[in-house]
Amino acid sequence: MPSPPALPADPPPRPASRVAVTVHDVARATGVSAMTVSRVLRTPQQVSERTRLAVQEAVRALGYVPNLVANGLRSSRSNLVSALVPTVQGSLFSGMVGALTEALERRGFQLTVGQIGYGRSREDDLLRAIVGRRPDGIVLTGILHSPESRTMLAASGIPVVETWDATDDPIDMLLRVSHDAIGRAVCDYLHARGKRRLAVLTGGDPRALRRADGLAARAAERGLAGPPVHLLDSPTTHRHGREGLRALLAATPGVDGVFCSSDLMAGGVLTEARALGIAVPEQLAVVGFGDLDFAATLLPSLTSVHIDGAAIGALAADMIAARADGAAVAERTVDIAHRIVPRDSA
Amino acid sequence: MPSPPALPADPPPRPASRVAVTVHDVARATGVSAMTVSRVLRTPQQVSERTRLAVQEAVRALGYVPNLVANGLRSSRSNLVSALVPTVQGSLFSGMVGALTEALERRGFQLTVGQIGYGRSREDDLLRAIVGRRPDGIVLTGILHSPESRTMLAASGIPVVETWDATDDPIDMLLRVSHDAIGRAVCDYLHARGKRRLAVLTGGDPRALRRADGLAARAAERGLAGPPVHLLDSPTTHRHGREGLRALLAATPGVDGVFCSSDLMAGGVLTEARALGIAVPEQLAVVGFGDLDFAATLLPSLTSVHIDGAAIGALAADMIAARADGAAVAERTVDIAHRIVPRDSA
DNA sequence: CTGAAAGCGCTTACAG
DNA sequence: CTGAAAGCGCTTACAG
Repeated sequence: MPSPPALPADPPPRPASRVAVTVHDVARATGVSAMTVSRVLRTPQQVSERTRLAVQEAVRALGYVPNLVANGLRSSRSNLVSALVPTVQGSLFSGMVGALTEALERRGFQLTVGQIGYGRSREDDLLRAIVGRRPDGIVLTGILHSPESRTMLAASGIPVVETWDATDDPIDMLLRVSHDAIGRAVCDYLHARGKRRLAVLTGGDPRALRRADGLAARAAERGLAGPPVHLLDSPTTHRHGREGLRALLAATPGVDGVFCSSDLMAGGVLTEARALGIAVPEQLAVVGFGDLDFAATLLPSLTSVHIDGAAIGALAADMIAARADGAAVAERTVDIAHRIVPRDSA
Repeated sequence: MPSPPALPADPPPRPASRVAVTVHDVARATGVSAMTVSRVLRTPQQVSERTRLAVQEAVRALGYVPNLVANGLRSSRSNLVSALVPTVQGSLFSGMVGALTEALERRGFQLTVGQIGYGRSREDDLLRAIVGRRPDGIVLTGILHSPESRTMLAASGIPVVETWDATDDPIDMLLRVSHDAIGRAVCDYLHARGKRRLAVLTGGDPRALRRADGLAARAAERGLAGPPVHLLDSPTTHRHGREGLRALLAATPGVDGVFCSSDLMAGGVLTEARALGIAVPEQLAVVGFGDLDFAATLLPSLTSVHIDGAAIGALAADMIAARADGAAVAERTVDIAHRIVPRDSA
């Protein structure tokens, strides 16, 4: 089946990587000083039209692209913001990343996205590499684990926004999501629909575990049996949902409501329920997390917990931009609401 | 339903962002020169143990994090690689990004991921921002449209790897994927299974359209009716699949095989077929693209086109690392194979 | 409106 | 094994 066309003849060798063009090259070509070139690029209204046009022409002719590294070193603003997410896979955070990218771009910042993974091993190294580039802001997804990382960030003086989690001791700014409250709300939601034998299928990331704990705590308050919690690897997939449901029912027959730590996994649970001939939601209610795009169009459609990632991204951009402009941020902790979107699966 | 706990009292104000610690601060604290501090950090074996320990202690005590911006300006290596993808959403490229991240990290490079969007408007600006930071390499997903961008990249002297597409005129290095060949292969695959009335549901990105063209060209060679091509927005979702199938069947009843431009959309087609009582694959064969994780566990499982994104990422990292070390890359164009993974849906 | 000088924080290249 | 000087490519701050 793999039949890519034959390799074409290699193109002619590429010219040896020439030394990049600098302000001085442009200045020399135009007969002005480097400063004037810099002004044409940054504050063109301060330069006479004649000079401006000549410089612009030389910039074009030489293909000059200003070195932002040098710029960032001299002026102490990098126009760079770094975001750290557990993983770009799974798209739970893509709404946030998209909104952040757009809001920052409008303000002249560039966003770089780093993947921190669900383990903690790379955290310190990655953070050192990021802090070393002196970004104008750092957006973290979740709370950092290592004290070293927290100290390094605090000492760097770089504005930091922690998101998607709750903590009593934020490094700097916080967009607060209470996973405990979400777990409790899901318990109440399922209880209100007559479900009494709840269970949790969850990946191992700390936020998902906190949701599981919240649900369990609330179940205990309501006098329900301690819900079984099935732990799976992160990031969770459709396969986890299928296998997880089978394992769950084998271990605990009679479960009538399950809270999944991702929509993808919840989709797998729906598929497995269909394969096993289990009626959803009558015999088994299913709740997902993330309210991703496909939740609404699955069959049955998936009840899921929605968190406004786009709002998180936009708020984080506001906070960082304000700080970069030297302004204070009045509300350094902002609560982000969640809501359960009721659909056919629960 | 939205009931986040009450706001906690704001934490004590953060210390005014102190000026960052530099080599000179460490040098002063230790009573050595800045050069010696630099050596302790980069080539510790060149420094006496006594000095080394003292400097390391000061580094720790002061929380010194070397400024990589200054480093990158002086030494002409940034240890930074930039990748551009249409979008991180949809996870088609997450295998590539993951492998790229890992392979580069092992070699001491940091990866930044930029989203170029499926439109072309941001391309030039984004590329200028990237080239301006003088990365040691740039990985592009797909072929750039604008001549300005291509000229700027070529003039920059930065190693460039174009991926996920085919072109006769690569900017520099190329990991070649032939979407035309994929479209043709899918046509042959469906034809071999007795399907004669084919159709395409596709997003508008250029590579997906090239696959549609390839399928159409092959269908014409085989004397099949010109397959209807239904065009949808990119990135395509589960919803697109459901709505697209309905529209397709309304416009062209009797279609017996459909090639979708993404697995997510193909999943939607499977769902809609179930809702409409259409037997898959007997009445309608469905082929996806990407062979994402969930393709194997859908019900019926999804036949899909697999491209080894992890191999693309690893190869791109090899090529860029070689160039950064001043080595030549012998094979500047490498073909990336595709294969159709046969499952129950077709 | 324009420019000469200095410096951002490092490391290269040289000298000892 | 260690350091003084110079410079990477810009822009700030000053002067005219």
